[in-house]
Amino acid sequence: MFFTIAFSGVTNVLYRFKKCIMNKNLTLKDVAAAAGVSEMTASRALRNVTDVSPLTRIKVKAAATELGYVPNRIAGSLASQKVNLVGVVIPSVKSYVFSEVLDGISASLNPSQLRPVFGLTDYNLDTEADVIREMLEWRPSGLIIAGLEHSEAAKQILCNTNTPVVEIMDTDGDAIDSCVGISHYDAGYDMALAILAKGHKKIGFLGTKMTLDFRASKRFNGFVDGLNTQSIKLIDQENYTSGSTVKKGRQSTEAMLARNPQLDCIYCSTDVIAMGAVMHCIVAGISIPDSLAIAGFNNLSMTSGLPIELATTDSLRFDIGKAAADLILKRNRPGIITSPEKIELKTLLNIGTSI
Amino acid sequence: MFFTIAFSGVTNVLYRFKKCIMNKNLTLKDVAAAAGVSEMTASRALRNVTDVSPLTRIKVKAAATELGYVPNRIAGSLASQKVNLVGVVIPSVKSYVFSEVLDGISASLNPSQLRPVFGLTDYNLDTEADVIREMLEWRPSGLIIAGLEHSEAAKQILCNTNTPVVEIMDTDGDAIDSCVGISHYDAGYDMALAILAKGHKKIGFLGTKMTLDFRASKRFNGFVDGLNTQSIKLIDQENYTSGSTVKKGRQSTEAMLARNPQLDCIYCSTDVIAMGAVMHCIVAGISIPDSLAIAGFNNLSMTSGLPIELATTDSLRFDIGKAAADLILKRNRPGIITSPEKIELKTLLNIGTSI
DNA sequence: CATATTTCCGTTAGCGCTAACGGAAATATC
DNA sequence: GATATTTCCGTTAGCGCTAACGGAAATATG
Repeated sequence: MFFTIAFSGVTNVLYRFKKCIMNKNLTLKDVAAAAGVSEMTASRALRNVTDVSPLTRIKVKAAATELGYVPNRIAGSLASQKVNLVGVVIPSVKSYVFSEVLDGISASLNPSQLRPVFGLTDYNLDTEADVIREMLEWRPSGLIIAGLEHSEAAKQILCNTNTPVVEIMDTDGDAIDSCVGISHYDAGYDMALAILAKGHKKIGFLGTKMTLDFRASKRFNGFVDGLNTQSIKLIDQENYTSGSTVKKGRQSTEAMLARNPQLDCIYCSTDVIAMGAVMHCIVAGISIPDSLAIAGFNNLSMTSGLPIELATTDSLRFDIGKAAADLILKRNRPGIITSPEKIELKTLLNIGTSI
Repeated sequence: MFFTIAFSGVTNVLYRFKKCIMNKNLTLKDVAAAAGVSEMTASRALRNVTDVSPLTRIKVKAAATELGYVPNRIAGSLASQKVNLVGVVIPSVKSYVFSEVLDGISASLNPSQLRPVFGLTDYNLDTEADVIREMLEWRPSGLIIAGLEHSEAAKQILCNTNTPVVEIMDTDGDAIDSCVGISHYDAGYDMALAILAKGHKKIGFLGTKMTLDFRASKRFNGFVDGLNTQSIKLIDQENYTSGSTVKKGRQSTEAMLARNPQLDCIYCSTDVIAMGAVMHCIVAGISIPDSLAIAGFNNLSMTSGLPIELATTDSLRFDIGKAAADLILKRNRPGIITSPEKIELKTLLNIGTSI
């Protein structure tokens, strides 16, 4: 610990040197001793809590910085029975979908004391249950979980916990506690109507294996029902098992057109796939939307820049993240008890120039 | 707690009901009492630790599941002085770059007890210092941080901690502790040579504001030095302050070509921008690589599917994440003391069909 | 000047769990 | 059958911090 003081504020080389010295683990007791006060006073001073004179507070803080004291939140949280973490459980960070959700959550939580902690489920309900269980072991101030579908084990844990739970993305179903999202069924339905309004009739669908992605499945159902209002049936449908990539979209589009040359529109379960469809059209010299109309979902930023403006539904990911985190914050206001809320945001359909 | 038992295993509606009942917070004491053993025996049984008879273990586990007991890791970690978390500090999840790093980290940590926890810095060194500080307050088993450049405050904290630190992505510079990455300077240099080998001479550069992205800056320096081996100078250079998007790449390419119609090659600091450049060429009817060569960096999956195969450098993100996590695991093997390591992975340059 | 109030700080007692030790009972060893 | 060994479990004593209370000193109030 004395080494720490002696070496502070020097060059990289010496910094690195310090790693070799086994530092004594500094505790509040050390800071209190250095400042000549009790542990409790030191604790209050560092947490900016009341009942400390300005002078003592300065002395304690000076001692803490000089020693290089880093408070131990494990101990602090156990003593105060408060954990400033919010667990966020999402399927993946690769789908380009959840980054904006995380942004929204961060935007809401940043000004507060609460901090998000992410867990990935890889679209696997058993993994999800494990992640949820592990997160609850840390007794977080809240839990935000993507989707309404969970394993029985996960549901049981979630229902037994006192931690506020907010399920996000989707409102088509029953929530355990609170819920913020959009209706994916409606999104599919509305897109079907928009496509029909443009006069397309020979329509195909391209998406992931439905069992893996419940929300894509709901969009599909809405889409089919939408087409049905004018007695239009899907001509073709492909559900790939792999992840959604641009390449997959391009290949699948080519294959589908080979099977059904008469197709005049393809609805893709996500913009990433739609992007691949656009790529195929560029390569094959197919004009969009005259020869083939293409529609996607999510309104991903990466599609902005394409030769055409993609028809898509904005899934309001930032707003959903923000609203979910706001609910957690509301629940954590001391003394105030709030009841579960279900917030359904209204999606925006952007016709673009591709249908 | 009795309610919990009575209600377990029923429908959603009743599940939701339970949220309204204020559960007593279950502790190990409750489980021990229910199983008729001491707290210590219950603890051992649940942790699958030795010194428990098979029968007692079953009894304790049964009691725990029946009660719906969720262990309190805060208390457990404090008592055992072990925290099974690894902090991962990255700039952003929006850049499409770090998701594979996270995958690599997960792949390495998943079989172990350790779990990754992510923190975002938004390419801001002050934010980074805050995130690092907050993470260390949880006394994690390791810290993985993107980049070698940090604020003085951050460096000091990192040097004073006993937590193993692995800096990733970049090896061009001094590491605080261990380090896994690639040489971005070399990546830029090698791409310059590859471009020159293809006979391009009128070359432009397109990238983010360098002060925000140190690694892009190193690639740039390497690229300039590489061109210099044949006394070629950059014709044009644009450093935008906004984030890297496809749209930005398309707009900037158009602007750069308007300024310098004689350009025959553009090197982009990331594939996202290169993708925008490709889009502009498609729209403007510019043939790649005959009229304009385009090169990027990272080897992002989203470029696979473009009409041309983009020249790019694979930044080996998965491998970096995996190797970094492996180092943390190695450090955490009890009794074994390892010294800092610097692992420089060799990048793979993919010429593609775009230069 | 006596009393009420405020300011500031320390003491006590945990938070829920586990490391370390010790000891009784069951089993093995000769 | 006496001793050594193993198996299994409980007791004790914290981990590092903070809530809650109490009390002395400083200040305000009549």
